Amino acid sequence: MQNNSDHPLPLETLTALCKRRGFIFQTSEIYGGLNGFWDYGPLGTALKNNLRDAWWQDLVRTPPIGPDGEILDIVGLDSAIIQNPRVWEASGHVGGFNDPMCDCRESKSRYRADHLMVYVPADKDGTLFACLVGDEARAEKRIRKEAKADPAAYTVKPVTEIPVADLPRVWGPDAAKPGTLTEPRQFNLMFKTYIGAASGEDNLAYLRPETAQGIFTNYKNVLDTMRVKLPFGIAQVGKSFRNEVTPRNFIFRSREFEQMELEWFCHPDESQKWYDFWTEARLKWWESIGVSSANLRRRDHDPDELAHYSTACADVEYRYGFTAPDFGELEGIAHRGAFDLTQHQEFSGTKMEYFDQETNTRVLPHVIEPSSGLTRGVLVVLNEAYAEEFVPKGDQEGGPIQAAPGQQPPEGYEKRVVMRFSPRLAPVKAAIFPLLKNRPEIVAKAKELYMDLRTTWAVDYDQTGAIGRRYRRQDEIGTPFCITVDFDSLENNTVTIRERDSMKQTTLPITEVRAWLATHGL
RNA sequence: GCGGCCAUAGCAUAGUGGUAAUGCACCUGCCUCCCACGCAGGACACGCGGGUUCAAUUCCCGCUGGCCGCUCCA
Repeated sequence: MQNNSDHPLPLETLTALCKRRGFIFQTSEIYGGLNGFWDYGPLGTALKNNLRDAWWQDLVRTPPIGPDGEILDIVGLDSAIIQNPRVWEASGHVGGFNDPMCDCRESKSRYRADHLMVYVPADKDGTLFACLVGDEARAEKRIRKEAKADPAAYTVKPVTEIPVADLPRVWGPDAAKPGTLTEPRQFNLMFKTYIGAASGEDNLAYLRPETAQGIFTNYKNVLDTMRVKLPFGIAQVGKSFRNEVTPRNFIFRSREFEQMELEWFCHPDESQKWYDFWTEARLKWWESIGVSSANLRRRDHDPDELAHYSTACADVEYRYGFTAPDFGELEGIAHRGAFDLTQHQEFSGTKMEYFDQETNTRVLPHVIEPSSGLTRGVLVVLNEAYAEEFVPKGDQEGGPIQAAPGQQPPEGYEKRVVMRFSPRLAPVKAAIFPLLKNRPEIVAKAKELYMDLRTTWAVDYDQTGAIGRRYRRQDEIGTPFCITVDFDSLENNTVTIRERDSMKQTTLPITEVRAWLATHGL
């Protein structure tokens, strides 16, 4: 593959193609856009839907066989984006993740306000000295040196209790002079909204920051209605919203994104087994849809980077063009233990225990959560598919030669841009061309084939321009097959199928086109 | 949220204090028996708002958006 550590694909190349060919646009572009939000065009929508459907097919309808050869039971769900705000109190999203932060204009450091203590002098005009919790010695040393005063004469308060008017007199921990700290700011990562016509704290609600909680809150409903037995899974695909501080890197970190999440409920004694199983299975799945293993890896989280809810977590990482030679997150497989069910049991008062009728025991299931970004997946699939090649010009013999992005072709060759989507994910599965548009019989026959194939597959019809130009257009949107109706079609009822990657052509009877496509991944 | 750089057609670029050019792509017609490069024609742009000026796409300020670095990323 060319999208490797030696030749990472520049993001601008990909975003330009996405815009040029109708995959992804900046949202509300005619109004100047909006940072962190993206719109999916006709082809991007098709690609995203195909990826979503592949996930659903492979996880809900035909999940992998379990570690002991058993058939897994996974059901689907689609919960509301706006839920009772208590859900987010229970999940920990309201309380724990909106720490006020303070910036230092001079040192460019950022501090959690609750970690920043301030020494306040008795003197109303004196300098206030700030320090990090645990680093008081440094502040006291500075007080003796700069203010020539006894630190014991100062009162110590968190920065959040310092009046804004006094901030100019506060000397930051890493600054060379006072007055460089900004006012503590809330970084609330959940979008707020208000239910009903009147807005006020009483009807405050949040846009969900993850789809997972909708699964936990419906866990009892599923248990009571679906005759599922432990272990089992609930899967959901949907939009989530996070007010990211810095949306960056195209659709990689956006404020509105789409998740594909599975919550796997299992007996606590078996949770490690299932954690290992799902971590393996998910890595394999990304390979199965055409992501090269060289650009994928598993990374286990260090204990100190684990989120509040998880006891273990592994990421499936991909080598994006903008992270290369490093990797970035694509999917996280978290061992959430009993955290969520415990929280919701406590906050809602609803019993979340599972009653095992075979052993007559009650248990609070543990949860393994493979959570992947659908929109990140789209970025991975785009990045992985993009290729530039050198193709011999004119009548010269030879197939395409792999090239690096941006490289100029040698004499006698021209550049070809091709998106090598797997047929399963390709937005357009096949394009049907009449060889010439000024021959009504050929055009009629091509249209007839198009009308037939479109009842089964997403296919294009194109009669504009030279045939070579039409091939290249389809190459750039990743259509795996082009089917051309020519003069032989009129004589022998045959067509020519041209394959995107090899550019090779096969002639076969029209009656066999469907079977041919079916054996080539469609 | 901070700092630096940047913003011209669908994409990539050029250029100017007196409203703009090129390549590719796109549309129409003709030509054409399989890989973008046959002919003729055509449509499409100076991110938004203020200021300076007789006149601003150009200079200044603000905003929005983009890239890079820092920060953040439950």
